[in-house]
Amino acid sequence: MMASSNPEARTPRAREIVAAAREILEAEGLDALTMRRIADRLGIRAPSLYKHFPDKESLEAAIISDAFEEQAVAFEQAGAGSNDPLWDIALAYRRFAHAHPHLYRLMTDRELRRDLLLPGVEARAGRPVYEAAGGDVDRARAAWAFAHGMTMLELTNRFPPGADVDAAWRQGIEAFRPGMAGGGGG
Amino acid sequence: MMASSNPEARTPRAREIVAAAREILEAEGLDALTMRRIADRLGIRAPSLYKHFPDKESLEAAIISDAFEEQAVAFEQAGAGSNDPLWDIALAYRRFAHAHPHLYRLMTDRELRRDLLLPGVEARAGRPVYEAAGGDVDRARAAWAFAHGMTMLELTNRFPPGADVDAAWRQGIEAFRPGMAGGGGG
DNA sequence: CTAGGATGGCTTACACCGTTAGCCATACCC
DNA sequence: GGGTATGGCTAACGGTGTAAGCCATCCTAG
Repeated sequence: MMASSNPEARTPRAREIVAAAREILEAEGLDALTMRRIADRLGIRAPSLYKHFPDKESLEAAIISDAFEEQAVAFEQAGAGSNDPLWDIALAYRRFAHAHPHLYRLMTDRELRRDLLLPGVEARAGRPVYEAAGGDVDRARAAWAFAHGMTMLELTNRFPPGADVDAAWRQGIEAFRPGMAGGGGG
Repeated sequence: MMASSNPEARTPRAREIVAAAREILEAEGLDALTMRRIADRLGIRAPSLYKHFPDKESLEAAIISDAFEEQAVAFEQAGAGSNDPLWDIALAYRRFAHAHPHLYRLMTDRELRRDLLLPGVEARAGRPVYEAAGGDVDRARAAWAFAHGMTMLELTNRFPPGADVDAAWRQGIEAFRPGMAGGGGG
């Protein structure tokens, strides 16, 4: 059936493959995510996977698509009914990345193949951020970039050993609060 | 001689190898940066490279070390004598990444092997940012994270087609100006 | 009830990857 | 002149994603 990006439309077997792949990814990282290892976990041989996904990239895209949905849910929950949505969504963003570091890397490392994703899933994960930024797209994008940068620097171990990463997060979130700093500039 | 991280201490041949590797990287991207391709460009065979570098990671580290130095120079020049150092360094940061997108990816994708770098080179590239942030480490780190996040989102094509990326940069830089937004937070 | 097509396995194989082992020519130095 | 580094080489290993082609099972249509 050549599993689609829509998880509802996936063959049961395709679902099992995605699950196996994700388990390997989360437990052992990107390097361990090979077609042979995935097949092993299911008791089959690597070439058989190609009966379900056209290539590795599509399989990864299925994982990524699911992850975007999970992010969307987490951000929506974090923002709903919060009296400090920017803060709570940022916290949820950070938490997601730390709970699934390898998954986060998979989602953000490469160029995004939107054509392989469930349509709209990327936008859905972004909307809460947009709203928390007071409806200002540019501010929302800047805040998003801050959160992403912060996360990547954490995950790639870029801060010096004693660095107060929490304080940097606080600074950034404060800086992007609606009502601060206008548009201007050079 | 097993080329060191210090470019001064590199064998002439090691310098040629680093140069060849960097040319391939910048011209064709990370996937093209293979030991066989590097060797090809020098008219030798891949295993011969191991007479000069213990492994591929060390060769990459040499490229990364050089890149940090170039960044440091660029940031120092951008900050020196500027009456808006934060802005000018951010601009230099963005320019460097856009001038060398594959190099930038190589520098930031993986965990940093500091032990393979020329000592101090990383700190040197960071200092101008720290100073431009008014000497506040947390603010400097937040601003750095913003710049890095912004850059990665640009390079991985994450913004929607019509997005005003310049405006997002402006917003972020404004947000991190010294004298705005205090430490506080939850 | 049987023919046919889809489904989902399999083996074999290819080109590429980083890397090791071991051989050998040149060049320099005591 | 002998010994030692230097810097090439070939052959090979185990890993990668993936293509080609074979075959058993099963569902469905006639």
